[in-house]
Order: sequence, then C-alpha cells, then structure tokens
Amino acid sequence: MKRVTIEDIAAKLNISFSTVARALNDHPAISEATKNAVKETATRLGYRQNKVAASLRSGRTHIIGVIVPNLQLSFFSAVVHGIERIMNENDYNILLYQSNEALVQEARGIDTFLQSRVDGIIASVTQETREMPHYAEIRKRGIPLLFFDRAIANLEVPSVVIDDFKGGYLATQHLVDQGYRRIVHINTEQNLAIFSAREEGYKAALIANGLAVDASLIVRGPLSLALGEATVDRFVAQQIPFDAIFAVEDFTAMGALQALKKHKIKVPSAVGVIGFANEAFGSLVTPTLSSVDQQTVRMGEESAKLFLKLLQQKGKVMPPEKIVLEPMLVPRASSGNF
Amino acid sequence: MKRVTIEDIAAKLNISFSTVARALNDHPAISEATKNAVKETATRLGYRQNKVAASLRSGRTHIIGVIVPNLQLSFFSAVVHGIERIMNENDYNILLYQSNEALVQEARGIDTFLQSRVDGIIASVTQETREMPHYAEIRKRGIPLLFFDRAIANLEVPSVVIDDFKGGYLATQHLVDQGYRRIVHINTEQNLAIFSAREEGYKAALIANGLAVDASLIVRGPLSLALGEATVDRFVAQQIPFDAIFAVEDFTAMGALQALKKHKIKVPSAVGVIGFANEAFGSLVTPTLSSVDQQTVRMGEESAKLFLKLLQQKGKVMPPEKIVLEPMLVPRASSGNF
DNA sequence: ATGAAAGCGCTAACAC
DNA sequence: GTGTTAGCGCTTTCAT
Repeated sequence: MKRVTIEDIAAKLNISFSTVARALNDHPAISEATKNAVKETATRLGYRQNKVAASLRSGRTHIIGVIVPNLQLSFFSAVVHGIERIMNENDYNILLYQSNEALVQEARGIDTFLQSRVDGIIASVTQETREMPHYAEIRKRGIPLLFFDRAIANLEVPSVVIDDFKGGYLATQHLVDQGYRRIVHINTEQNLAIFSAREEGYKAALIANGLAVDASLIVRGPLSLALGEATVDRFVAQQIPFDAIFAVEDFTAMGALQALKKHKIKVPSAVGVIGFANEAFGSLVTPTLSSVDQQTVRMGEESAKLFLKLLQQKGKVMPPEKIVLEPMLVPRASSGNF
Repeated sequence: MKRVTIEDIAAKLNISFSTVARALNDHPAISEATKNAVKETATRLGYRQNKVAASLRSGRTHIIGVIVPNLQLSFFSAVVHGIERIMNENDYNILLYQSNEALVQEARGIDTFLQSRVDGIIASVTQETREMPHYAEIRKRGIPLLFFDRAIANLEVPSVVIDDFKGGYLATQHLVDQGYRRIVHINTEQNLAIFSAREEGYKAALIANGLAVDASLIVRGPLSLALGEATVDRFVAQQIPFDAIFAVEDFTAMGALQALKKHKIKVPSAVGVIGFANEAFGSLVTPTLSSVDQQTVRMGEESAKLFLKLLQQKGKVMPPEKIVLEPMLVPRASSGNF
C-alpha cells in the first residue's frame, strides 16, 4: 500500500509541499485557512508523519535510550515505569535495553543507542562496570546522559539516587531504638557503591549510639533467601549471640526470617529483622517484614524530569545536578509492634 | 562535533562511498582487502552507522513497538523482559509504551509506533478495548501485529496466550482432589476474556466431578486484597458454608487467606485456598499460597519468536498462528500438605 | 504568507 | 569488484 506523504496533500490542494509541512507543524506564518485545509485533507487521506525522515533531517529523534540490568527485578521495572510515564507526557519515547549485568551487553546497548541517534540516554550501570569508555563516548558526542540508582563515582554525570547511607543508618537506628544491641549485618561481596553505603550507614549508626562495630557480625555472600537462612543457621550452630538482623536487601532478610522461625526463635521479641527495598511481599508475610523504601517509581519520574531539564540546556555546560531521594523507614512486625 | 559518515571514510581511502557502504555491510562482491581497509579506518575514525538514514532509505527500522497496560505489574514486566531478551538476540530493539489501561493512550501509542515506522507491534490490549479501529489500521498497513495474554476475539491476529480455561479447571480439580466440595470462586466484574475463561474452567471442573455450580458461591468485585478479605468476612458473617476458595488472581486469594487467619479458620484443614498468577510472594507467605503459574517470561519469549517468524513471511498471507501455553499448577500449603 | 531548493546519510538499482 | 546515480520524506534557509 502506497504511503501518503506531504506531497500528496500538497498536490490535492495545489500548494507547495513545504507549506503543507509548515501547516502540519503549526508554523506561525501560515494562515488559519490553509492550516485547516491541510489538516483536514491530511486526516482524510490518512496521512501519518514519517518520523524517520523528520529525524534524519532535523537530527532529533525524540527517543530516549533506557538501559537497565534486568527488567524482571521489580526495582528496575518500577523505575522504567516512572520514566516512561513522564517521558510519554512530554512526547518522548523509550528505547529499552537490558544489560543482564554484563559489561559487553551494556556496551552493545549503548552502541545501538548511538547508532539509533537517540536524543539522550538514561542508565543504571551493571555490577561489572568500573570504568566506562562507552559512557565517556556518549559525553564526547554531547548526548545527554543520566544515571539512576547505580552511578559511576569518578564520572561527572547527573544522577538520581537514594541516600543509601541514610537508609542503612535509618534501619540500624530503628533497631537500636527498639532495644536491639547485637545487630548482624548481611551484605554482598560485590563492589557496588550502593551496598557499601548502606553498610557505612549501619556502622555510623552503631557508633553514634555508643555501640561497637563487631566485624564478626558482618556477613558477606551472594544476596538471596539462602544467604539469609545460612547466616542464621551458622550463628545458631556456633552459638554466636545476636538479637537483630539488618540485611541490605529484602529477600535475604526474608531468608533470615524463615530460618529464625525454623529454629523457633521468636520475632520480634527475641530477634528483630529489617530488610531493604520494600518489596511487595513484605506486607504479606508473617510476621510482616520491616524494610526501607526506595521510592522506585518516584526515582524514575525524577530521572525523567531532570533529564528533560538537561535536554533543554543542551550545549550549555552545567555542573552535573544530583538528586538524592530520601529513603523511608517502613517499620513492620518483624522489628516491633507495628 | 562533526559526525563521521561513510563519505569521510571514502575520502580517506580514495574510493567511492558506496563501496564503503557495501564493505561495511559485508557485501559479497567486495574484496577482502578493501573490506579490511574500510573497517579499519571506520573504527579508527570512530564511525557509527546512522540507523535513521538507513531506515529512511530501506524502509526497515529494526524496531518493534511493544505496548502494555502497566509495567509496574510483575506480569507485564516479566513478559517484556522475555520479549526484549529474544528480540535483542535477533538485532531488534524495543520501543516501549504503557497504555495505563486507557483506550485513548493505547491509540496514541499505536499512532506513535506507526509514525516511527516500527517493523511490527506486539501488544496486550487494555481492559477497555472491545473493538480496534487503530488495530485494524495496523493490519491495513501490512505491519505485523501480535497479541499476548489479552487478545481481541473477533480480530484474526496471531497471539500467544495461556489456556486460562485449563488454568481454572486445574485449580478447581486440584481443590476437589484435596477433598474440598463447596468451592467459592472470586472473579472480576470486568469484561476480560481471560478472566471469564478461568471461571468457565472452574464450572466445568465442578460439573465433571459431579458437583453443582452454585451461583451464591461466585463473587465478583474489583480484584484486590480487600475483595478477598471482604468475601471471607461476608461468608462468615452470613454463615454460608464453604470449604475452599479459588480466586482468579493471587492478591485476592491472599486477602482471603489473611481474613481466614483473622477468623481463626484453619488453612488448609478447614478451608483450602488457591490463587492464580504465581506471584513472587506466594512462596514466602504463611501458609504458602497455592497458585497457577502463567509462564510469563516464556510468554514473552514465545511472543518474540513467533513474531520473528511473522517478519520473515511478511507479504504472504498466512492463517494467524496461535500459541497456547500450558498453565502449571503450583500446589502449596494453602491447599494441602505440600 | 507561500514557494523553491538544498540536503540529512544512507541503500540499491544500474552501469562498466 | 567498484563507481554513478537516484531517491527515501522530511526540515529549513532563502527568496519573493
């Protein structure tokens, strides 16, 4: 089927195709009469602008590349949800790419974005990402770039993150406030700034409350239900005393909770538990799981908004803005009477 | 910064730019020598193909539009995850759009896709969608279209769905097998084929087992924790006897589970419960919640694969293929000793 | 207020 | 095996 172009409309009305283009784009110098005529015939003929042609000529695609590790993690899908919502309202579309936590795939994704001439890129880097020749190239090309959640420390890029230090601090302070003293901390071995920041928050809160930071209470491993369970099993077996657990992530906290139940250790009276992320299941399990909310959808929305600002000031060199969202304590039954 | 084009490479090597283009695209008629020379200078100059120009000329964008109601629902993000994974492997990119269950937004999304000249569209329709002038137009334009999960009955479009009837049947048969007889069914008021199919499965299983379909045991409302809870509350208050609950969706089942606990009704000994969707929380709550798995990631992958087939046979008129995935019973503690 | 004309960077048909 | 040429459908500058 032959596609209808602005020339077809021009021919029908006996005007030049550039007038048609202007009318369609609401150019101020076009009379209302012709605008109406043009738009009317456009819809009558079933005309649809060819954005590919428009993009080639104008150099702008109105497409933003979004690259995340894995859309199956509720954290990332919630953020992408927020990004898409706001971008959509502002007439931008989202080109989606999953890196699967692999550096090669991340690089390939960015390469694709560059070839597709996206107007900008929003990314959350992989766990493998330390440096970023590919990210550096984005900036060299003058394409707006923004990181959310996971940023790269030494690269001066605008970003939207939550205050992970404060999150760790809040969680720990909460446990202390509830009367717990020997607080186990379960973290990952991976080198990701967001996780170490939570640990620093944990330590700072202990110190601020006059409690010692006991290295034997800090456990590392691959975050998972199994890790939480194994940790409790080991502490019980070795009879190491503890009265609370702060895990950097909810599933691990959940594993600990299940193991405590298994060992008939009462929660929260004997041991308190808090996680991080406020996953959906936290309010449904028994006892309900305390956590720290990361404002995921909001993170996506703020990312999109900051990004739109960036697009406006394109060209001008600005110090990279950094939005830090507040983590929110969500106290539930696993750490007291809530 | 001036972008480097194939003409720049051609100038450097004193050959014509079309030879460069052919070399880059591994055209068989180009000598290895020139191919190597071209590729070498291409990387040296930092050349990146302009896909926008290539698309304008070739008429193919290698972009697939994907439209879903809401990415925040784990069901849809899992499917999109699967779609992106397979499409990515096959050098297609995903343009993402959320309809928010609104017909207008769905239409706008499709309009954008059409203007962006996507090579095809994969969609899960909104609850409002009954007819589809916008979907009809896609087909008129000869653009491959595929539905997943929610399809439109009267439109002949290839689709990937699960057998919801069978899912409802399996869930009900399972409850009957466990000895339950008065099985409450909680469904939605919305007119969505997938939900009524589950209800038909429920009824068929009852009949097949010589049990009566009792209209007073079928409840309708806005699916949610609250609906499940309210349903149990009402049955208890009105002293209507029942010994099991099959909700068409896990959150509603979860609400029922919580209300049963509240009323000190033992699960599964006094009342059995099963949901639908196999949400992540099901294996974490107490008692664990039985459910029916929908193979979400696989649905995305199968959608992508079928779609790639469609793209191949473009032009040829084929009877629309329909892939029906098997729902999988996930028996857990809420309906017996699992 | 409108028209003419150039060109964005490629692909592909046709020539030699 | 390589070069020439003609667009794809727009945006945008320069005329008038």
